[in-house]
Amino acid sequence: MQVNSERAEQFGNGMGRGAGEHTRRGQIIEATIATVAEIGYSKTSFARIVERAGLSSTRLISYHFAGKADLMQATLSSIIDTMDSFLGTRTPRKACRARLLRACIESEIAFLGAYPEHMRTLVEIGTHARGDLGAPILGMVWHDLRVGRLERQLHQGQREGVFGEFDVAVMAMTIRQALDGVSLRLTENPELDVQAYGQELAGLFDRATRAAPAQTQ
Amino acid sequence: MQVNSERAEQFGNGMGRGAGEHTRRGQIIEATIATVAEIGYSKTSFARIVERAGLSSTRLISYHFAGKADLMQATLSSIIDTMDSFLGTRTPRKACRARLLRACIESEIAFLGAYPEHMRTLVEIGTHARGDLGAPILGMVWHDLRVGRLERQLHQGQREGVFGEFDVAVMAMTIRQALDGVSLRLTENPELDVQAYGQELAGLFDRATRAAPAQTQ
Amino acid sequence: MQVNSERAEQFGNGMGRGAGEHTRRGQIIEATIATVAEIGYSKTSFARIVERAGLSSTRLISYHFAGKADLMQATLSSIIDTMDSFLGTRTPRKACRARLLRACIESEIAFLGAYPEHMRTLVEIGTHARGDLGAPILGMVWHDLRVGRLERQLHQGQREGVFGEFDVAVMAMTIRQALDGVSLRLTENPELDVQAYGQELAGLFDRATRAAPAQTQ
Amino acid sequence: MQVNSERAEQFGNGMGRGAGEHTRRGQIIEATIATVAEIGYSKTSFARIVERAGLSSTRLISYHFAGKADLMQATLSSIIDTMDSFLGTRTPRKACRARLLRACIESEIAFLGAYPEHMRTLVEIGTHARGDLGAPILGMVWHDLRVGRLERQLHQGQREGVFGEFDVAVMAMTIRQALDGVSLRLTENPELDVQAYGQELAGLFDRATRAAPAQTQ
DNA sequence: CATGAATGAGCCTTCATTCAT
DNA sequence: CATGAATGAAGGCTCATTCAT
Repeated sequence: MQVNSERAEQFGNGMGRGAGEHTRRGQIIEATIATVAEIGYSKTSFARIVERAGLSSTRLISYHFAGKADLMQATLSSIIDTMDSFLGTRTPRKACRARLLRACIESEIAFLGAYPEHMRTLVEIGTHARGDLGAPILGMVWHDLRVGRLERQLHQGQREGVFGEFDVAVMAMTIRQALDGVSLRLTENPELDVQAYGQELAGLFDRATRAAPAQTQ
Repeated sequence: MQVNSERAEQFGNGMGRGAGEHTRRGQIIEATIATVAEIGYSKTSFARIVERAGLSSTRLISYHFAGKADLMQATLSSIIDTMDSFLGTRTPRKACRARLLRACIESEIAFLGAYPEHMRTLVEIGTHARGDLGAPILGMVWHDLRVGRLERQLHQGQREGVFGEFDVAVMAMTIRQALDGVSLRLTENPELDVQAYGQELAGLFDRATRAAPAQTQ
Repeated sequence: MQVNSERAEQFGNGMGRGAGEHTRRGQIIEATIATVAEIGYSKTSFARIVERAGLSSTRLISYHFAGKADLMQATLSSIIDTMDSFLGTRTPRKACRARLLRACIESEIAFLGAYPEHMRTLVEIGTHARGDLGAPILGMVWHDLRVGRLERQLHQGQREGVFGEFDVAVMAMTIRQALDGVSLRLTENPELDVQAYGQELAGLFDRATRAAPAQTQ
Repeated sequence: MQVNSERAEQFGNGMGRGAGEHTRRGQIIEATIATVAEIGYSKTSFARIVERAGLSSTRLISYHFAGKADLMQATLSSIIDTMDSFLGTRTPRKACRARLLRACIESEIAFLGAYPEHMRTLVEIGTHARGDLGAPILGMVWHDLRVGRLERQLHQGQREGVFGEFDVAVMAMTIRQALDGVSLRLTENPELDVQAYGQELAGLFDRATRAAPAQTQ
């Protein structure tokens, strides 16, 4: 094989393919997710990944991936695939807009509960590798991937009048950061009740987005 | 000299001493802040710092600091000192509690505007070096340093009835993350109007903390 | 197949077979010539050759050739075949000896003009791979292949009295190096007028080989 | 120290400093010369050099030199320094121009006899590293360094009428290649009588540069 | 005739640190 | 207070080659 990247873009995404299957690639990606989640991006080396995956040598990684950047890209793609198919199942049938934000937050929290390592790794890679990898993942830009959806949703809600006045970009970023914060908290304390945390967050942003009758300024 | 962390803990804080003075230590710490802010924690090495500071060899760093961890600790301390003295000037004279949150957010945003590198480095080190450094900084725990104050303030406000019902820990973490998010945004776009961003955030959390009359659930 | 050098020695030469045919072997050899000509012997790897030839994996090379040495041997053979058949066409019908040297130089220059890559690769491989490959190519020794003919021709000329007194080995080596020098120059400057260069060289060695009436010493 | 290059340019040339002194740098450069001369540029690695020099680890090289390219540059510079000072001693006191070419050839041959490894390494590095290192060595361009002097000398001779008509560039390149050829020959056969070879070459180019009365064409 | 998968050895480089003065 | 010199460990990557189908 000797390298991939093209191959990854050709078949790797859009469908479920990625880390899930029992390919070598998949095995390596899974080990990468676990490793990054545990020791962080910068301490993650081929050697550490190989250890965890029980492979013979680091050469196996550079055989299947064009390099570290390529491995991380593929890992990112795999995580996003997993996340998309997870969220796809739970997306509510066009509920009233007002509840959509709550649903959005809660489903992402649910993903976090189900795949805490994926979430942590997603943030780790995204945080560190930007600039090296450049922004584009799957043709989408990192920032757009993370806050773009939220922004569009909020904007739509404002136009429909279910939300009050606020800066969409700021609100979206704040939600994004809040969600990432849960991942951080969960790492510190694996016993954390993410369910409850999610509902609390939902309430918080429910109030923050609602049109306030009066405002102390 | 063969200084190390002891010395840092002995004299380094409480007073203004740190990066500010024209000591070698201060010079190194300043270069560290600038370097971490620019290229991130994990790419920051003694070599890079030495380059920026125009020092002769990395030996100078290991002479003044016990090691990388010690350097980062000292840098963190220096940043926090700077931050404390900056915020100390702007802390309002016991205004009514309701406005305190807004003041708190806006003053931190003001610091971010004045010292964007410090803020970015603070987050970078805190994010990456935990575990290596362990939590304690200046005898205080990292988490407590960053969200503890907020928690206490929110709790007090709730008891005084100026805030509604919400989970203090969640709210504090959300505010913390929102604030860090500004730093991230500012890094991506140095033209960002942090002032406006701060006011938007203040409004957002004003609404989120207020006692809501009814709630769509 | 598991072909190797035996096969190459069996069929590879004497007949036109080599890189010219539309075999896999030929395709690989052509790519090798182009690659070596462009990036030099030492930077040429199976990977680079495969890239240029558009093959699926390096396995194809090690399938058709016993190893790197074998590939280079075969490439050398192919180049020499091409060269021989090219020169065969242009060799003058036993002209007077005096003009033979000039003809020899000019025809080799003509080959260089027609196949610059072949020439460059010939020199590259010959220069770098000696020792690895050992001297023998096609049963002939590298040195003999390159300067032997010249030596024999010069020697013959001396016996016939058309040349003056000089050390045949030195003169032959000098001509050889001069010819290789054209290849070098051509690489640096593809616009070079090799025709003119060749005539200049012919004149130069005409004078150098002629019996000098008097000599300033 | 941690890197050099600047340092090398500052002190390294112009004076005798280089490989000669008993510095670590000098020791490494000497080992590099010997290694390249023996196994060729492309097989020369830090490991091989370290072996020969009896150093503790390859780290010593990357401590004293910025990288492989830098090491090779410094080695080149050192060789050229040695060569310059050697030739400086033997350059004749403005003899008649006609003998200058002979003197030039013979003195370079003498250098080759005295420092065969230096010569071989000079050519090896020059041949392989061009493009990587770029042309400039000591502010001079590789090509100019090697054939420029010859060209200027030949040109001057022509103007003074001691030489006949010929293309200066072609003649200079041919001499250069002839000289390099001696190095090649010497490598193959260390017993070679370079003195005699040199005189033969001198005679050869004496005839080639002299104004020929008539020319068989 | 061809291919995918795997592999051990080697490369140069960077890292934080220690030994002496 | 400072510096030059040295160093072992580890990093990512490329190389030619072999195994099995």
